[in-house]
Amino acid sequence: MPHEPDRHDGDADADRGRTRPPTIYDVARAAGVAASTVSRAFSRPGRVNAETADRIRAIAAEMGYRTNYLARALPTGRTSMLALVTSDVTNPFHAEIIRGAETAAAEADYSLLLINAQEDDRIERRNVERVVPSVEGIVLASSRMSDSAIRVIAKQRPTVVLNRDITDVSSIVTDNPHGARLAVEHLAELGHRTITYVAGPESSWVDGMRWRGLREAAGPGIRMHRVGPVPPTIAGGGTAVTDVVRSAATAVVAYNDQVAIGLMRALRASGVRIPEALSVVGFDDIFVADLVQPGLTTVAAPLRAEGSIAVRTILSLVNGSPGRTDRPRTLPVKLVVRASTAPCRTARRRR
Amino acid sequence: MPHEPDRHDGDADADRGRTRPPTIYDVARAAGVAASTVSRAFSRPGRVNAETADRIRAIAAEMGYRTNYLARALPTGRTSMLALVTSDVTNPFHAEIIRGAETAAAEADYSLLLINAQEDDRIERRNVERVVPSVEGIVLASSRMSDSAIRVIAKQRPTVVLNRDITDVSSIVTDNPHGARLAVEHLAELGHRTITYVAGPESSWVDGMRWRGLREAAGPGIRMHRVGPVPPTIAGGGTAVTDVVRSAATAVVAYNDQVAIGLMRALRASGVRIPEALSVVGFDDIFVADLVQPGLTTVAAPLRAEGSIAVRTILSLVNGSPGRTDRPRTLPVKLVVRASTAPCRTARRRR
DNA sequence: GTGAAAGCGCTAACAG
DNA sequence: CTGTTAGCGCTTTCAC
Repeated sequence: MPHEPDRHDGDADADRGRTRPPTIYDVARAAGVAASTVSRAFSRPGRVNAETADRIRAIAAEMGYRTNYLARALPTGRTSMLALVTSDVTNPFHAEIIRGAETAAAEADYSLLLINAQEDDRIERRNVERVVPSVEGIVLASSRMSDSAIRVIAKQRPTVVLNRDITDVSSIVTDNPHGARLAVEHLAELGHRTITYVAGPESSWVDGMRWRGLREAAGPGIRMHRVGPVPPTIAGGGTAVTDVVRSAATAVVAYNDQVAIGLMRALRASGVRIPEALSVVGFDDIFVADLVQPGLTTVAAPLRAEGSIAVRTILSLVNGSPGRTDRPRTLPVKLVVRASTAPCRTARRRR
Repeated sequence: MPHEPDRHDGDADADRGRTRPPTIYDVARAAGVAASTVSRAFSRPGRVNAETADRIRAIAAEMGYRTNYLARALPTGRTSMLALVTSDVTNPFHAEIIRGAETAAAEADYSLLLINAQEDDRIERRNVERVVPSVEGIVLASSRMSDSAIRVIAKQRPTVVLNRDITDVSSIVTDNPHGARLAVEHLAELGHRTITYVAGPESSWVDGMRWRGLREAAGPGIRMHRVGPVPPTIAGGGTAVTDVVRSAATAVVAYNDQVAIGLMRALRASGVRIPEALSVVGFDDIFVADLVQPGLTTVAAPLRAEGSIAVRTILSLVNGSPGRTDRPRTLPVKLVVRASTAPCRTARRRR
């Protein structure tokens, strides 16, 4: 297929139905100029006579010429593409991150390639390695890869990691300790004194931050339990139901909204009323949190901002900014109170 | 940055912190063989002495050599990458399609690049054009591009279109007419005689199919109304509430699940009880349909299969299969009955 | 079975 | 301002 005999000859154009698009040489010949001039007309307008440039572009347009970004990338490294790698694009948690990243990329006239890791670090690694040469920078959102694997990537291309703290790699996180504090304070105000945390994956950096934050926020008056770990999914939340019931807590904080939602469903199926019998708090504020019945009280992370800041950071790294890797950039969170939390009954009775 | 003075010299390896990965030449020199031999050791094992090949691969691994897929793609066109373009990746409708496609791609050792069109045909086109040279095939899911724009893409790379029928382009659709019939029959059995359809975007091929299917399925005993069009989102569904109430129907079929869910929320907010006062049916069976209260009765499309079949089709096109473009491949649907539909009250009273 | 050399489409020095 | 030329990293004839 490659190495057609006559290069720059364009006659075998429609050899198999699939069109070989015109190259810069085809345009050059048609316009009677050198290939480099055509190149300049596209990438360095101003470095070429305005009229010639216009003429070239007109001819190119008419021939249906499209610059081959792949070929351009080889000598320059410029691909105008960025990669956003997520453990699972279909996870609603990533929806707003993706939107934010997408918007920021489009503003800078970059295209964002979304790479799915399928929750599998081997697939993730393979996909990332494959795409690395084609992109100018990489955003890793909830990566399953090891710190060292990520550092290898970061050596090849500007890299930003989300919701994780890795030495020598730029990172952006949400303020989990403060979020945990907000959750505990809210529950405490409602009179709850025994709170159970439903833990997410042990390997998760975020899980550690949330659990620690919760414990630190719980003053002497609050008993903090912990059940799990469970998978960070709706199904995972469902599996925690018996442990939660057994924990005899009047309030639950879940690792994230999915777990909270799964738990609420399972609880309702077991006849536990929410929020009357049990208050539930989630983390992240994914869009579904506002859709379920009752609406889920949750610690809202500025997901969209996280996505767009990540891309802007990448872009400034691409443009040679040094970037700081000493400590993660922390984004503020707030508590969104909905209907899944209510005053503690036991507390009321005591009055 | 490009054109470092000494090519194949690898000494300026750590020139700026960002590592330039070893090339095939670096490996060749280290192994004392020609570059072509290294290349063969990777892509044509068997065409090279087994021992030499092993030795080369060992050295390469030790040096941290990774084949540059971008560079390989230039002469060969082989990138081991496919693109899946969606109007909005974060739309839960695409979740299962993406999963299916992802699985099929991984099985064939391909990587899937997810491209977001941000519901904007210009952005879509720009992104697609940019990525076309880097991928071997393209799946277009709910594309916003014009038929002709899509044909242009299809001329450059094997292309499969989902949920749309375009002359000369392979396409895969779900059986909307049959789905519409199932919905109407179900409602008719429950005693409903007046049904309102909440229409999606007028430009949508799928909307046309669903509305037509509904009308054809409604026999003489059923009155079929139509309101909208509304945007195919939860918010869009909410805007239909007054029209729906005014239509005096006892049952509603929505363009898709999002519209149905948005409508149900708005109805509840207006004090209309579901399913007692109004039955609601959606289309697609996205995961949220089972999460809302009441659970949404919906026409389930085999979304996951659609994704994986699309990728397999692309792969066979890539491998030179002719592919059929005369008529779309149609996938079967079924009705999933949940709690949002119930017997018609008016009907009951009549008995 | 292996090496030498040309070229994929584009860009960037370097002359003029 | 424009043409000439070499080369990005890899593959693939074509000889040996």
